Amino acid sequence: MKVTIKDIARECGVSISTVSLAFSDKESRISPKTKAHILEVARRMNYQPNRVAANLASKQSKWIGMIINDLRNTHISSLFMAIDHVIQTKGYSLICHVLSDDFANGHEVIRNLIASNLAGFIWAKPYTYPENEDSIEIQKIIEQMELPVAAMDDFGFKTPGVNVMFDYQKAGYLATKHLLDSGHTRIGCVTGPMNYKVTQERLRGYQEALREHGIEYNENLVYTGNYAMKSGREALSYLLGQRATAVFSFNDEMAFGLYQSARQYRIKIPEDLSVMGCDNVPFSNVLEVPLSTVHVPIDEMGRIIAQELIKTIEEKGNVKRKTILYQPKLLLRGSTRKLQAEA
Amino acid sequence: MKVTIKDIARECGVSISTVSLAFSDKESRISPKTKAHILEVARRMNYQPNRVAANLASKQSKWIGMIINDLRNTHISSLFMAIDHVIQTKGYSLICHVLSDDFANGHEVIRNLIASNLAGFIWAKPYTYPENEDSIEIQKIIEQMELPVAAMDDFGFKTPGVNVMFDYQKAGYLATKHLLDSGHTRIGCVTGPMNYKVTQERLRGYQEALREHGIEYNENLVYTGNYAMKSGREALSYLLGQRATAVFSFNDEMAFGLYQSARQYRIKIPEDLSVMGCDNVPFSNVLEVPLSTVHVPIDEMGRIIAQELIKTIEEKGNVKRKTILYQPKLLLRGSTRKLQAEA
DNA sequence: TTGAAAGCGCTAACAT
DNA sequence: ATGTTAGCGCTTTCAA
Repeated sequence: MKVTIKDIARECGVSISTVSLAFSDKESRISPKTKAHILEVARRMNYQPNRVAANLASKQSKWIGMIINDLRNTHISSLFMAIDHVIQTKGYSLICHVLSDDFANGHEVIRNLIASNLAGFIWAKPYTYPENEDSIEIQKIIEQMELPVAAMDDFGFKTPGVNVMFDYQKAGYLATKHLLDSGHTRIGCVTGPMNYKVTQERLRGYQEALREHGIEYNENLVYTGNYAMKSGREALSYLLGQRATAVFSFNDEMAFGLYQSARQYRIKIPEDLSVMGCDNVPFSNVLEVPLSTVHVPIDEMGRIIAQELIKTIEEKGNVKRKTILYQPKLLLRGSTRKLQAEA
Repeated sequence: MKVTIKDIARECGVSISTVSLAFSDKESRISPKTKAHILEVARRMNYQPNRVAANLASKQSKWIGMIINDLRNTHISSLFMAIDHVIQTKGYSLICHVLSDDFANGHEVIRNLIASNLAGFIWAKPYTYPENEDSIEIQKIIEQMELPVAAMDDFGFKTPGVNVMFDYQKAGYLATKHLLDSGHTRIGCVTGPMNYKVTQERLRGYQEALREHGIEYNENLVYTGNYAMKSGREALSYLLGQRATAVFSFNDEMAFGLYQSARQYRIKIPEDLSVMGCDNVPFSNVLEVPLSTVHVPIDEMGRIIAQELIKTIEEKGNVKRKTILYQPKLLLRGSTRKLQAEA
């Protein structure tokens, strides 16, 4: 049978509250001698404190719930690992599920999560339109529980916590501007799904840069992808058909797809086609022609989202919700070139 | 304030056990009318059942603990997702942490996990030598708790559960044999860390095939890698220096590194060098020269490990521990070629 | 410095 | 078909 606090108490000839106190880190009213003895007996009996009971009694838990999307992308798995690392270091545990874009099961899964008396919640799935009804209801429930929430993007949560944001519009702007400044005028782009907020933001940045350079936005140069490599492969021949001389890929992974397809068609990067990515996953820098891209500090963002959440949880006073905005940084490597004026 | 079962009971004018029963799926003694009313009121009041309390009272939980290693590798993140998918579908939750190879924090992290009254545990970290003392102690504790454990490999657990294994030795044997049968005699290999059991198994398979073909094992043809792409890049020039005409990479990721390096040195695959991988990650099949590899059914393995664990949890009777062994399948694509007899 | 006792929100006999 | 009651293992006043 499992050994409980009661067994320790009996064995030590003290009360259970004494044992409980001995384990808590609060300034000890327990005499050092008693405490040492209790700890020793507990070790000998292989006592495992029961977090569930502690949680129920104290109404405080060390569980942090999280939802995230498909991990088969270094960008996302890096985020997961950065978050997890902070959380486990601080003595919390991550209760985590991967939710697909269509939010299938989502309602059910999240309800199960928040039924677990969480200390906080991390919403690491991207914002999509139209807002899923399930997800709206869930957000309302979380709100009502006054659960601290850390979110990647602004989902409208009002409870204490943090929104960690990245300026994707500026990322799109900078990437496109660089290509424009290099003399390109027919700049294609490979987007993510259009119902992602982060996709629309990048697209707005792209349009903004074009406008600024007096170039009309041309829908034919926009290939709708899905952030997976395959999209990039498919996009290449299409965009070449549209006589693009440069392409802004909304993430690095699709840029790799462009590379692959390019090799197959004997299209040289950057001689025949300039390519810009976005994310800066580690792989980008090891290609034969290193990818120029926009750096997204995903590890840093993961660390901060976890740290801020834990800070919110542990600060007793009611803190106001925070927003932290990260700025893009252009990383120019070998995959783009200046276009010669065709005089 | 949070609404509890008591509030619902008061509101409905029934006892709390009636409410509890109304929520449980057991054949209902509760009249349909009462039940409907309770459910309706609960919905209206936005009642969230408290899993923690339920767990404490029933001594049954829906939490499954898991430890796994670095997710920034499609092979591992696929495993995670396959497991998670089954678990969330069956109404369980995954409490998961990534543990580094050196097991730093491991002891602490796992103790926190098992203090959470788990229904079961998934040990998805690879077996390493020498067995870490922490990890041995932890295994003893888990054993003593009679917690069902599903493990990737045989860690010596005796509690009900399952060991999901893959015959890596045969994988190494088949891959090497294929290269030998193609006329190669100087076959290099890029291994993983030598303290991984799965590394040693592949190496034994490699040696076995050589022996069978009467070729002496040559340590100089063995490059010790770490399963990351970079190892593959570094291995290429070394193995070429050893006049290898073929290389067996212990995983696909390092084979990609070989590809990269080869491109840089203008080494053609398979004309100048035959390459075999292991794992069959999705990426393998989209390279310009598709990678010949050994298929490891990681999704299937993930699904089965989760399903078997849940089966063990839900089967009341004491079931014996099971072992499921998956067999390798050679996937011959374009990256290997027959060596002409140099007559 | 320690012990007694109430109670966290729920389940599960056992009564009715 | 429904209610009563005694816990689950722990925390936390309050009293000694």
